[in-house]
Amino acid sequence: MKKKLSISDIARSLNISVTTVSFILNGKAQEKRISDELVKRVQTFIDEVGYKPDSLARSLRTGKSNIIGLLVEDISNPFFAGIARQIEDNAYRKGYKILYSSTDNDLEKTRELIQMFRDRHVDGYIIAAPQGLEAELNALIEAGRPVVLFDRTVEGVDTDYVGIDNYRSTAEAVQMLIGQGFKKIGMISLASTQSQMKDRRQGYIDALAEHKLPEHLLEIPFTENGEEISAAIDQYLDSVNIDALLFATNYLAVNGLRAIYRRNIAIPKELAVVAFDDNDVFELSNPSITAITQPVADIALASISMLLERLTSPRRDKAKESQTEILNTSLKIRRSTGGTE
Amino acid sequence: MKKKLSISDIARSLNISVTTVSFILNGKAQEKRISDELVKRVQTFIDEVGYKPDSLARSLRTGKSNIIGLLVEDISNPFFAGIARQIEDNAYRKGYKILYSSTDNDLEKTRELIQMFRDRHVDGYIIAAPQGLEAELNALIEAGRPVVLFDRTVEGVDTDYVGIDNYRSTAEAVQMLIGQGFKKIGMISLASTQSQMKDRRQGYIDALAEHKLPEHLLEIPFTENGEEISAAIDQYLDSVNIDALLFATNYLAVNGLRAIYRRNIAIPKELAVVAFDDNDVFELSNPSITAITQPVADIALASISMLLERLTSPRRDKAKESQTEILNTSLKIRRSTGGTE
DNA sequence: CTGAAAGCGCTTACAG
DNA sequence: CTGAAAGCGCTTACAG
Repeated sequence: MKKKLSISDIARSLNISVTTVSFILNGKAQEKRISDELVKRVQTFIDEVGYKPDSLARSLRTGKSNIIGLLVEDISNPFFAGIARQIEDNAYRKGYKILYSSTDNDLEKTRELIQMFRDRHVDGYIIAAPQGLEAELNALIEAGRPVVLFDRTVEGVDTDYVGIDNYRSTAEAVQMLIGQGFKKIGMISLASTQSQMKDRRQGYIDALAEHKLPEHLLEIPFTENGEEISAAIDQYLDSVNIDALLFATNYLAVNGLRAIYRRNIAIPKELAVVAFDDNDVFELSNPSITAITQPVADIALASISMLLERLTSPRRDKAKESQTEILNTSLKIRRSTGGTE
Repeated sequence: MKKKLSISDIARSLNISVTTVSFILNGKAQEKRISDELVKRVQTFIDEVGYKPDSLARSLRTGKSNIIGLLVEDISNPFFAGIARQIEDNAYRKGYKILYSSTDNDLEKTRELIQMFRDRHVDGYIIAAPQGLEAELNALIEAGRPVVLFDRTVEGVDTDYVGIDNYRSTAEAVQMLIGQGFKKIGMISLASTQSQMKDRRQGYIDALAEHKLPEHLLEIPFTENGEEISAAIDQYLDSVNIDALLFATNYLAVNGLRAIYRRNIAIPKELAVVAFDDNDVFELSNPSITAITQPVADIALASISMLLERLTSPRRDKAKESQTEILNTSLKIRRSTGGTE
C-alpha cells in the first residue's frame, strides 16, 4: 500500500503551485483563467496516479462535510427503514453521505447524538424529533445548519417539515368503520404529546364525537417493548367491549395482532382492525389488515429535496421562509374491516 | 450563536499552552505528570464554557475518525435493519458512529461507497459483501482498516467473519419436511454465487439426494423487484408439481407468499412453506409460517465486538489471525409445515 | 512538569 | 494567469 498522495505531491510533480492544483480541482479554472492546456495536464496526471483530495482536510478548511445527519425513531421499524433507504439513495446520488442513528424517542440520547453530529460538521439534518428538542433544533438552525423535520412537527421550531394529515387520515378511517356499522370503536395509541400522535388521537376522538359514539382509548408508553405492548393490549381487551380497533402505529398493530390471535378473536367478525402505516405484515396477514398508508417514498423524497435545496442554494437565500409539505395518505381497505382484498 | 471555541482559546484564557490542554483532554495528564490542581482547573473551565474538541481536526491529525462503515445489502430488508440497529446501539455506546449504505449487491456501487468511506477516514468496516469485492477488501485490510464480513464470506479474503451454518440449517429444514412426509420439495433461491446462497442451495440438494428425492430449484436474479419475484414464482408454481416449498431469503418468501395467496393455494394442505430469516410477517401470517431463524442480535454483537477488538487493540496485535464465528440458527416450526404454533 | 513549533491536507485572500 | 503563505483545530516529538 503506497502512501496517500497529497495536493502538494501533485504540485511538486507537475512543477506548479498547490494553489493552481486546488483551483483546478474545485472547478475554478475558468474563473481564475488557468490555461486549458494546464488544466488538461493536471487532470490527466491526477487520473493517472489516482489522486483524491482528502475530504476531511477539505471539511476542516471549508466547514462543509457533505454529510447529512439522519435521526429516526428506530431504524428497525419498517416505516423508518423504508424512509432511510429512499433518503440514502437520493443523497448518495447527489454526493452526500448519511450518518444515521435511532433516537428511541429518548431526549437525552438525541441531544448527545446531535452534539456528536455537530462535532463532525454534519451539513444538515433530517429528523423525526422526540419531544423537548426545541432548544437543540433552534441552535442548529441558528448555526446555519438546515433542519428538515418529518413525521412530526416540533412546537416553537420554525423550519421545513414533511408529513401527512394525521388528523384527517385517522378521522376518515373511523368514519369508514362507522359507515360499515361498527359502533364500539377502540384505539391504541402511544402516550405521547408528539404532534403526529396528538393529531391521530384527536382525529379519532372528533370522528366519534360527531356520531356521539363513546371513546375507548388506550395510551401505551413508548419505552415498552413488544411483549409489554402485547400484554397491555391483552389487558385492554379484557376491560373494554368493542367491535373495532384502530392502531396508531405499525408496531402497536403488530403487537396488538399478537394479543388478538392469542385470544383467538375472529377478525373481522368479532373485531375489525385498522393499522397505521402499511407493510408486508398487514398485506399478508390472513385476514389481511386494513391500513392507513403513508407515502413513504414521497416523504423521503420531499425531505431530502428540501434539505438539498437549502444546502446548495446561495447564502442569501438561506433565510427564506420554511416550507411545509403535507402528503396524502391512502386508506387500504382489506378483509379486517370487511373489505374483499 | 457564539463562535466555536478552539483549544488555543482555552489555553489563552488559562494562561497555559495548548500542549498542556491537549494532554489533559487526552487523559495523558498522569503520564506527563501535570499537577492534579492544574488538571482540575482546566477541566472545570472546559465544562463551564462547554468546550468540545473538534473531532474533524483530531481525525486529520491522528488518522482516526471513530467512524465505522456499515455496508448492508438493503437497509429496508428487516434482516439487515435488525442487524444495523443492534450494531448501532453497541457502536454508539463505545463512542463510534456509523456511516452506512445499502449496496444492492451492486459491485460498482459498492466500490464507490468504499472509496467514499476511505476518503472519510473510516476506521473499520462491517460488510455484507457483493460478489467480486476481493481486491477492494484486501486493499482495505492492507491499509490497516479492519474488516469484519458477515452473512457471507468472500473467497480470497482472509479476515474476521460472522455467520451461520447455511448448509446445515437448510438441510435440517428439508429433513424436517421429509420427516413430515413431504416428498416433492421445491426451493426458491437467488441466482447468486455468494457463499450463503451456495450453501443454502447445497444443503437443499444434498438433503434431497440423501433420500433420493427430486430437485425443483428456481433461481431468481437479485435485481428483480417484488412484483417480478412474485411473477417468477407464480410461473414456477405453474410448471412444477410440489407439496412443499423452501425460500432462501425473507423477501423471496414474502413475495412467494403473495403469489401463493393469489393462487388460493391452501397452506399447508396443498403446499407446506418454510422461510429463511424470521420476522413479524411469518409469525403473524395465518397460517403462521415455519422459519429458519437467524440470531440477529448475536450476529450484530459478534460483528461489532470483533471490529472493536481490532480497533482498540495495540498495534502489534493487528496481525493476529482472523476469527470466524458461526452462530446457531433455530428452526421455528409453525402451522405452514403442520406445526401447531 | 510545561511550552514553542511543526505538521495533518486542504482553501483562499493577497500580491504580483 | 500563477504562487507564497496563512490558517482550519488539533496532536506530539522535541527541548528545557
